[in-house]
Amino acid sequence: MAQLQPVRGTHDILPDDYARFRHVVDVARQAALLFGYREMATPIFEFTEVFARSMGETSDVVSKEMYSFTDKGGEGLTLRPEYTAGICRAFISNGLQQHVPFKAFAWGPMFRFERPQKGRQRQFHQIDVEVIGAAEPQADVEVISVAAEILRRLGILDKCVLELNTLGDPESRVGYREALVRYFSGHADALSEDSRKRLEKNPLRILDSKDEGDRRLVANAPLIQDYLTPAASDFFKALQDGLGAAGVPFKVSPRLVRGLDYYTHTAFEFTTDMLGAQGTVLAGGRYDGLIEQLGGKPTPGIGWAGGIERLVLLSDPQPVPPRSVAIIPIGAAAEAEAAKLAAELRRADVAVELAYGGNAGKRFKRADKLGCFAAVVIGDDELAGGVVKLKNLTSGEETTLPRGDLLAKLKA
RNA sequence: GCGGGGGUAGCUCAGUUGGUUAGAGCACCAGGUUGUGGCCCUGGGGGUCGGGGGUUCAAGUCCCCUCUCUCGCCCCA
Repeated sequence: MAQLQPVRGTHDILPDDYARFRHVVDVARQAALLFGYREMATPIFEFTEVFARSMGETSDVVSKEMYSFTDKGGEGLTLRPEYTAGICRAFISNGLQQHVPFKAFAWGPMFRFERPQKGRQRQFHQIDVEVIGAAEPQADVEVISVAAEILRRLGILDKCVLELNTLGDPESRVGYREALVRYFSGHADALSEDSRKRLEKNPLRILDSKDEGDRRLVANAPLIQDYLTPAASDFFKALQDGLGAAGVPFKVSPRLVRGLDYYTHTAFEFTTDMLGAQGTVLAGGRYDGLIEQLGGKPTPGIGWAGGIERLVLLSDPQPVPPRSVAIIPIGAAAEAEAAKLAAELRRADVAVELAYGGNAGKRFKRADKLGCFAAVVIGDDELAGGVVKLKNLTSGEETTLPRGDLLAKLKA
């Protein structure tokens, strides 16, 4: 630590930025509430197995990106790299199977040891929506609709494209995986080095490789659609019909895959071309096997997470200056009266700026800088007359009115 | 983890082939105005030139290491 800096990949969120951050969370919460989702939170750290067992030991996140440590009691713990695993754990821990479908909205910090870039930090924040205990494609439609509504309210839906795919049920996936391995093995010498590794670990990932050579091979690779069981195929059809009915535009992307092991059936991503390599703004899918993997009874689930920092980068800055009124006392006697008046106004929900000191000139300057819409001046003359002077800081117009009329005037 | 490009005041930046006390604009503070803001004028405070080491009579400037931001890969929200 050469200087007093935040840890690499972490950032302070100062008031101006926090207002935008907060706006994203508020809009998301409000929209989720409209669909019947209820806000909750889980701990920021969990036993390491919660993530290892759900996301897959071989996934990149688990194998090399987690902030894991042993606590003083000898427990192996991990700072959460995502929200889904923790919410599923909470579902099991609290016996929530009697409340299905369980619909949750959550947000908070996540931690991943990655190389930082714009829109990618080691501590980052996500909004998250989950439905646990619903096997119907209507749940998928709803969950995606919530996401679209949030993006619409943030004014960034038209900057994004919804890409949709199905990974099929486990039965479909086994057959498809075999077909892919067979196909790519036949062209192994033409594959990139990265993709040769993926062939063993996660052949599906080859499908979204950015390597030119890989892409040429992928173009002729088998499609998941041809390996879907009738049930999986019907499910995907129902999802698309449902989205159409809900008025959510989408694009089927046969090469869209997921990096985490727990996904089945639906996979989707809202992506943008405005954030460079960090084009995924909000993504998720169905995870019917996850609860069981964590030790619960077989329970289907679906959900998504959205990166708050990325959403903030896409949304237009909209400074919402607090419209407050400045009280400006002149003279010692007025100080006490100003404090009293400030308390009264604040109790009545009027935002008040009361400087700690300085003469009238200083205080007016400060009121102006803070964007106050009006100033209330109290001096010896006003005290004697039981009045206050109200100055409109936009027009400069001044009026004198009885102290008792001030609240009503300000509220008008 | 791999490859490329940057770090000079709170912010945006200038700084010549190495050369003496490192500058500007904005912001901040003070005064002009101890009962009136915005505009203007005058003055002021602020810099380990990201950090460390090296070359040199002399380093913001050249070399090495390191930290960090950034673009791409990987991965993902």
